[in-house]
Parts: sequence; structure tokens; C-alpha cells
Amino acid sequence: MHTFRIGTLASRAALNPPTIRYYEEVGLLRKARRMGSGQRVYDNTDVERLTFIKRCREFGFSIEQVKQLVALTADPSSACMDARTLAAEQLEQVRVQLGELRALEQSLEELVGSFDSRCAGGPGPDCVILGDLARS
Amino acid sequence: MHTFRIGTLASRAALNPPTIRYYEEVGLLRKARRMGSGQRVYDNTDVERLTFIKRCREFGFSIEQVKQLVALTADPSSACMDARTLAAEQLEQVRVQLGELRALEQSLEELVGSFDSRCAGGPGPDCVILGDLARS
DNA sequence: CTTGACCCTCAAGTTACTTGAAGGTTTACG
DNA sequence: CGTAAACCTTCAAGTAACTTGAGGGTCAAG
Repeated sequence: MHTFRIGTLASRAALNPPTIRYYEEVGLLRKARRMGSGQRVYDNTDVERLTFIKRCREFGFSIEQVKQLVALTADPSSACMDARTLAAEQLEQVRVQLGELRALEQSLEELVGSFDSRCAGGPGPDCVILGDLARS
Repeated sequence: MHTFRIGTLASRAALNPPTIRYYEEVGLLRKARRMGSGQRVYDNTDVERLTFIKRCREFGFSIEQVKQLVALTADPSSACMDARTLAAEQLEQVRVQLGELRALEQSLEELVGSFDSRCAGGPGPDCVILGDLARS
């Protein structure tokens, strides 16, 4: 089986080498085998593992949640429904964030709009809006 | 003019005292006057200042951006258009984040959906989906 | 055999705070 | 007036999830 070092793994999984070392350090990835010189050695199964982790991170799971998912995959008996639960919880969080961000978008639109309409004459000495922001 | 201590300021601006000290430390808030005993003293103008800062943070501006906005309010000559620019940039960032989050929402919906349809029979020993996540 | 790309570890920086320890101050009550 | 609760102080460390940098070893090609 053919092996490679951390840089290759990094480019295959589209992560930086320090990130991979970090994942190993926090226990998300198990300790890599080492060459005599101390350099880490990986193979294709590690690409899969890391791809799984990266996918999960892109889904917005925290490191701790990904650890749980990794543990679930090691114990397939009840893995499926537990993973579904995690995913559903994550989806719920994302929707809350979406709601907040949409509200923020609207407020910012209004803010920009009020600059446009009320300060349109150019840089006046007394910007009403900056003053407004300070009042309760 | 009546004055008060940090706890009162904190509750009026809806922030925690350590946060206010932190803002002072990083130069977002100027150094507070002190009583003989060393305790910080504030008045109503500080409530306004802090409210302004909190508003801006809620708009998603970073501490550095808020510093710029605070500086702008001190120099009202060109404040208005510069502030508009900052707000517009912030709006742009928010829209990018919104796009990413929407894509994430959809992916998670699909993920949850596939757990429902393909693992519906209960916790099977071989969850196809967890396997799928690992493949490139 | 040397040069450049790659690897190692350890420490510190990032953002925007929060939490905790150890101790001084103020205020309210009896 | 005493004392206990509530509040204040500073400084240090913790949080998430890495990134960046220093200082130094290793590997592959020409």
C-alpha cells in the first residue's frame, strides 16, 4: 500500500498541514505512524477519515460534535439514528443563525438607506444617524 | 450631574462589567475617571457612548471597525459618507455569510432527509450515509 | 553535494470576550 | 457602630479553532 507525508494528505483533503497536526493534538484524529526520522506517514484510509471530518466541519459541526460522529461510525449499531439527531440539531442551529443574519441584513440595509437619503447632500458636519445610534 | 459605577453602566447598556473593562483595555472606550478608591466612575454620556458601541457590535462590526466609527463621530466633517461606506461593506459581508449559510441549510436538510429515507427501518448495522461522508 | 521544498516541535497570536482567584470598598441592616 | 452582602479592583488563564513564526532537521533532484 502506498503511503505519503502530511503535505500530500493535506492537499488531498484540502486542509493545511498545521490543521491536521492540530486535529491530531486535540484527539480528533488518532496519532499518525511515524517514519524513522519522525515524519508522519499516512495512506488512503487517512484521506477518507480526514475528508469525513472536513465534511462535518463544513456542515458547521464543532470539533466536539465531530468527535461524537467519529465515535458513532466506530460503533455502527445505533450510529444511524444518533447521527440523524446530531444533524437535525445542527440544522436547527443553522436556521436560528439564518434568522439572526437576515434580521441583521435588513437593519444594515436600512442603515445604509438612511445614510443615502438623509446625508445625500454630501458630508455634512452633523450626521444625524451617527447621533441616533448612541441614543437608547 | 449624577454618576454611578460600572455595574450600573453595565445594566443600562446591557453589557457585563468585564466587557466594559475589556473595551477600555483595548482602547475602544477611553479610560474612565476613578474615585479615590480606584473604582471607575461613569455618567449618562458614557451610557450613550457604550450604547453606540453595542449597537455597532450588534450590526456585526468588528472591534476595529467600531473604533473607526467612533473616530468618525469625533471628526464630523467627513463622517457621514465614511460611515456609509463602512456600513455598506458590512452589509456585503453579511450577504456573503447569508449565502453560505443558506447553502449549508440545504445540505443539512438533504443530510437529515437521507437519514430519514435510507435508514428509516431503524438503527441498521451499516449506515450508508456515514460511509458516504468519508468518500471524496 | 548542495539547494530548495518539505517536515518537526513548541510558543505565541487571533477575536471578543468569559471566568476565576485573591483581595479592597460600599452600602444596608440591625 | 459593626458586619455581612454586594460590589469593585487587578491579573491570569480559558474559550474555539485554528494560524503564524522561530529554529532546526530531512528528503529528492540535479
